[in-house]
Amino acid sequence: MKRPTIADIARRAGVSKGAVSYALNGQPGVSEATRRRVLAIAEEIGWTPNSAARALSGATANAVGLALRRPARVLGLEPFYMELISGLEGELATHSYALMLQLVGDSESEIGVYRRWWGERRVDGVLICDLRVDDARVKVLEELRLPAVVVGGPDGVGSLANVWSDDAGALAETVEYLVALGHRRLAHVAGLPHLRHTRARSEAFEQVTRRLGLEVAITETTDYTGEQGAHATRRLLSASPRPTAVIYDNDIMAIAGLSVAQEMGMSVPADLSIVAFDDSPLCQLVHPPLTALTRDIAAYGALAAQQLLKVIGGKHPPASVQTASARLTPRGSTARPAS
Amino acid sequence: MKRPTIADIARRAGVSKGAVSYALNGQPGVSEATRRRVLAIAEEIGWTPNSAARALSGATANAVGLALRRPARVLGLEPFYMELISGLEGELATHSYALMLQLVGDSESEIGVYRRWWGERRVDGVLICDLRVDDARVKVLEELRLPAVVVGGPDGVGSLANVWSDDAGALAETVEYLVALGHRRLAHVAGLPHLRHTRARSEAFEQVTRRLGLEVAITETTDYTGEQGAHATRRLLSASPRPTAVIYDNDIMAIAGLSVAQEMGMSVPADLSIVAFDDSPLCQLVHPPLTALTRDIAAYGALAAQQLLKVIGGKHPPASVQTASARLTPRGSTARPAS
DNA sequence: CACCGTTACTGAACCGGATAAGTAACCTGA
DNA sequence: TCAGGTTACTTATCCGGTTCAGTAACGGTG
Repeated sequence: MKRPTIADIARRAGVSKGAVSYALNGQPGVSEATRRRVLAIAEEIGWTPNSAARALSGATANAVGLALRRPARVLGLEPFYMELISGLEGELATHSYALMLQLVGDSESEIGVYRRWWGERRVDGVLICDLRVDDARVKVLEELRLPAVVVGGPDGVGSLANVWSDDAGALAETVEYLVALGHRRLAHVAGLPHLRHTRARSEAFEQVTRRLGLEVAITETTDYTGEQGAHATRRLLSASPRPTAVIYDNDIMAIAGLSVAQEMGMSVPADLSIVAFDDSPLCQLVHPPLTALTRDIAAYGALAAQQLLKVIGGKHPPASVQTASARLTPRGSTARPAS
Repeated sequence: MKRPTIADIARRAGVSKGAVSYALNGQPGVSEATRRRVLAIAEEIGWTPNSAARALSGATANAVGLALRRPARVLGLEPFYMELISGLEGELATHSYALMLQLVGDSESEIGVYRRWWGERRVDGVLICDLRVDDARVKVLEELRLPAVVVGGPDGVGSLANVWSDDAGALAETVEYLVALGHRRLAHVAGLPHLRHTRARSEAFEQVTRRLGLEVAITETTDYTGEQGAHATRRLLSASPRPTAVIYDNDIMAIAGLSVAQEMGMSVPADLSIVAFDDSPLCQLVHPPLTALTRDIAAYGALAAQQLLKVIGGKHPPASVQTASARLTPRGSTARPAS
C-alpha cells in the first residue's frame, strides 16, 4: 500500500491537485468549505507531505546542517554540544526543520560536507562552531553563498551572521572575584590556542591580571582533555611559588585538576581554589563541588537556530547577536587563600 | 547562477538526459567513451546530484534517522551517545548516507518523529536505542514497515533487526571478579528499571549473587543521574552491614558514588570497591581511577549502521547480531576488602 | 542476403508537490 | 443590463532526476 499523495486527496474530494495544494498550504484560492473538506480527508487518510517533492519544487530542504569536528575524544565528553543541539532543536522543531548531523575529522572534510550538503540541496543552511583563527570555513561558506550562522565570534566571522557570548568579560569577572577573595597568584588552563574563544579568554586573562598587577599569572595551553588538564595542573602545582587559584577552560579539566591537587596532598579550597568554565552536573558531583561559569547553552543554541532561520528566510541581513554571558556560580571549590 | 543539472551536462555533451543519467550512475546503456566524456563535463561544471530529485524518483532519501529520548540531562553527560553517533557515521559516510538527529522528550513525540520522517520520506530507516519493557516503538515501526535496527535486545525487538552486547554476561563476570577478590557483600546501583538493558543487568546480578550465595546483594534503582547515584550510595553506605563493593550502571553515578564515599570518610578501594559500567576518559580522571566495564561503543554504532543499511537494502532478512561484550578494565578502585 | 541480437542511444513518462495562467460563475455598481 | 472585478476553482508546466519503451546502426550467422 502506497503512501497517499495530494492526488489521492484530490480524487476523494472531487477537486484538482492544485486546489488541494492551495488548501493544504493555507493559500487563497479555495473556499473555506473546500479547505476544511480537504484537510479532513488529508487527516483521515494520513497524508504527510513528501519532503523530496516539496524540496524539488519549492527549493527548500527544510533542514539545517551541523558538522562537528571532533578532536580526540573531547566531543563525547563535553556536555556542551549535546546541550547546544538540544537548544537548536527546540527552535528548529517548531518550524518543522530537521537537523542533519555529521562528525568530521578535519577541516577539509568539514568543508567537503558543506559543499556536498549544499550541492545536493540537503540543507538550507548550516551552523559552524569552534571558530578558529584564519578559519577557512568562513571564506568557503561566503563563496558558496550557503546561509550560515557562526556560533562564536564576533571577530573573524566575515560577512556571516553570528551569535556569541562574552567569554572575555566572564573570565575577567572571575579573575576579579578571585582577587577580591585575596588571591594574588592565578593560573589559567586554556584550551586549544587556535580556537577564537580560547584566545579571547587567554587575552582577557592576560589583560586583567596585568591591570590588577598580580604577582603570578600563568597560562597553560591544552587540548581540552582531562589528561592534559591533569598534566598542566601538575606542572602548575610543582612550580614555586605556585598559584593559589586556577581557572580551567572546561569542566573536564577542572575535575582532572581537582583530582591532581588532592592526589598531591592539597586541600581544595584551602590550598587551591578552582573555577571551571562551563558548568555541568559533573561539577556538582565531585567533592568539593566546583565553582563554575554557568551558561544557558540550550538558549545559546536556540538563539543560533533563530538567527539561521532568519538568514535562510532572507528577510534580514546577517546580524551579530550577543547572548547572555556566563555568570559565576560560586560553590565549594573557591575560598580565601590559606596564608 | 543556478546549479548545473544533468540537462546542462546533456546539452554540452550532445546527448540526452537519459544517457547522462546512465553514464553518471554506472548503468549499462552508454559507451565507455561517452561515459568518460559525461563524467568529465560533470566534473568540469561542478555538478552534484540534487538529493530531492533523486529521492523523488528513486524513492530513497539516503538518510537514516536517530531520535534520542532525553531523560533529564543524562544525555549530554553520557559520552555513550556521541560515541555511538561517531561509530554510526563512520559507516554511513562510506555509503553517502546522512544522519538526521532529533532529541525528543517522550515516547509519543518520538513515535511522532518516526511517522513524520517516514511519511515525508526523509529517511530510509531509523535506529532506536534504550529499548523498554513493552516498548511501544517496536509495534509502530513494524506497522509502518519502516526499516529499523534496535540498538539493544535481543529480547523484545519483535520482528525488527537488532544489535546487542551481552550486558548480563559482563555483569556476572564482574560479580565473579569481586567475589574472587574476597567480597561477600555487593550492591548494584541500577539505572531506569523499565529499560531492557537495565533489567538484564539487574537480573544477572540477582542470579549470580544467589548462585554464589552472597551474604548481601542489594539493588538500588536510579534514573542514571549523578544525584541519584550519590543518594543511592549514601543509603547503601549507611546500612549495616554495608556492602564492600558497588557496581554502578554508568560512569557518572560511579563518580558520584566515589565522591560520596570519600565524603563519608571511606577510603576507596580499601573500604569500598567501585566498578563502573561503561568506561570513559572520565573514569581515569578521578582519584583513584575507576575500574570499569569497557566497550567499544563506536564499533557498536558501526555495526548498527551496517545492519540498518542491510535492512534498507532489503536483501537480507532482519537479523540479530551480537557485538563484543564489555570487558573488565581493572584500575585503582577495586581491591580486596579491608577486613 | 535476410534475420537476429546486441549496443548505444533518444524520447517520454513519472515521482509528488508548487504555482502561473486560464476560465467559468457570481457579485457589484453605474 | 452590462462591463469589471472577485471568487473558486482547473489545467498545465516545472523542479531534476530515474527508468522504461522504442529505434537506428552494426556485427555476426546460417
